[in-house]
Amino acid sequence: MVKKAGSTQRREESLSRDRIIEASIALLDGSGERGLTFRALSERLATGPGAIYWHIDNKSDLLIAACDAIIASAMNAPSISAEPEAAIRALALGMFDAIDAHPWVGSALTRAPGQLPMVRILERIGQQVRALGVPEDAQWAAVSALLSYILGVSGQNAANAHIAREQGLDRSNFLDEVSTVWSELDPNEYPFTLSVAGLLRVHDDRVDFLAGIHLILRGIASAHGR
Amino acid sequence: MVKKAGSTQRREESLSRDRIIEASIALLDGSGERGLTFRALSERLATGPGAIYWHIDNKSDLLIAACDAIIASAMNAPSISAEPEAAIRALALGMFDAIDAHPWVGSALTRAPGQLPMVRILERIGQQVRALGVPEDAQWAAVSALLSYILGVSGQNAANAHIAREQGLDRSNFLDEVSTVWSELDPNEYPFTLSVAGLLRVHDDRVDFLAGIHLILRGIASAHGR
DNA sequence: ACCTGAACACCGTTCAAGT
DNA sequence: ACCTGAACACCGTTCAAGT
Repeated sequence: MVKKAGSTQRREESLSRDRIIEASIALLDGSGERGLTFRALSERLATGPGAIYWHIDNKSDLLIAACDAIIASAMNAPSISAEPEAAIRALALGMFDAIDAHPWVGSALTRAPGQLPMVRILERIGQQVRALGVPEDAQWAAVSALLSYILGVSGQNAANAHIAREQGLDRSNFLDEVSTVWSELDPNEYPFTLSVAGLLRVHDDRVDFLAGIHLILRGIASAHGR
Repeated sequence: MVKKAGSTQRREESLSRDRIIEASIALLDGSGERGLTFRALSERLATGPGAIYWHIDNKSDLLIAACDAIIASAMNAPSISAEPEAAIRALALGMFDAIDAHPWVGSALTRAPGQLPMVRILERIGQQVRALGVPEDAQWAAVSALLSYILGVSGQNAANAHIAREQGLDRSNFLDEVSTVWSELDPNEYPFTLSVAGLLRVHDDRVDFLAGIHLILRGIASAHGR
């Protein structure tokens, strides 16, 4: 478990990018995005804030690296299924669960377009869309629709978790509150919202998420071949 | 440029929630999310930071209110088309264009789940999904898929604009850079990403966005009736 | 009722100085 | 090469005091 040296062994490993990222994830998991500060980080690592800058460029770099660690492990789970639609569903669920466990990943992901974490997801989806037999010139549209949808849901989940934490509620209490507000809207102006206010209390995010994936896959299938 | 009085008429209106929101939008449009600070705001309004707190609760409240002003005007444009699919496309494009003009709206929206700005969008989509003849118990899935997708794209656009601004590039220079990085990825690990790297330079976000909407609408149609 | 502006408790980041 | 920690230039928010 030792990592660096200089002389011989020491109780704690010396500072390193990996150790910083690990500590960042712990902080983010423990207290959300607001929990990641250079002061908290340097305290946890028993060093000064300046030391961290020797290993990372800035806070944004740090957040992307932490995000990538989570995404990489979610995306590296080998897909059991050989059937592309099932593989896409599994992959999407893997993302959903990773973000459910680490809500801050949802917003970190959104803030790093084109960066490694997103490329990992893009690639996995892309390979399955190819396997699906989607013609080459339609692959990008299919993949980016799936990706945008996944990012959209991720961002919402992150925001829900963030607000719930801020208000000291758990997720279902928070949805209860939203549901109550919705059910008091003007029925002439907001008939649809009113009609789904009750659903908010009982719905299952994960099921809804899969339903959306299903809809997009169905659209892809109907657009090409069968 | 004088501001305050106490007696009769005055050149400028006195401070108000609306004036604060208006100034916030100007700040956000001009310098992005980082541009909205209570100091910049109070300078622009020729007052002290404390005065602003008389009219708004906190920064999050302010951001949601600014976001809502943009969304409200985008959603209040009456839809020309009576055909529900076309209306949904028009509505989605309205969102796309609003966020293109005010990129910060994309991330503000994501951070306010269940709040008024999102309810406005939800409602408009919901009414059209109903008009589409989707059975009642499938409406929520259809609407939330569309909404999540729109939010996902919005968030990405906001992030692209944010990063481009941060690096002093325009949007196409930024995409060029991403495209270059992607085209240097390992072909064994990232074959799909590599194959679409070139597309990034020439693609049209708006067209891609519509293609995604089209795919979801197609999925909805194929799932119900025809 | 509404505004002022100093003060508080934070931030991310830098940088001379140490080892 | 790597770490220290004080200092800088900011933040959002509060609150006594004013009108």
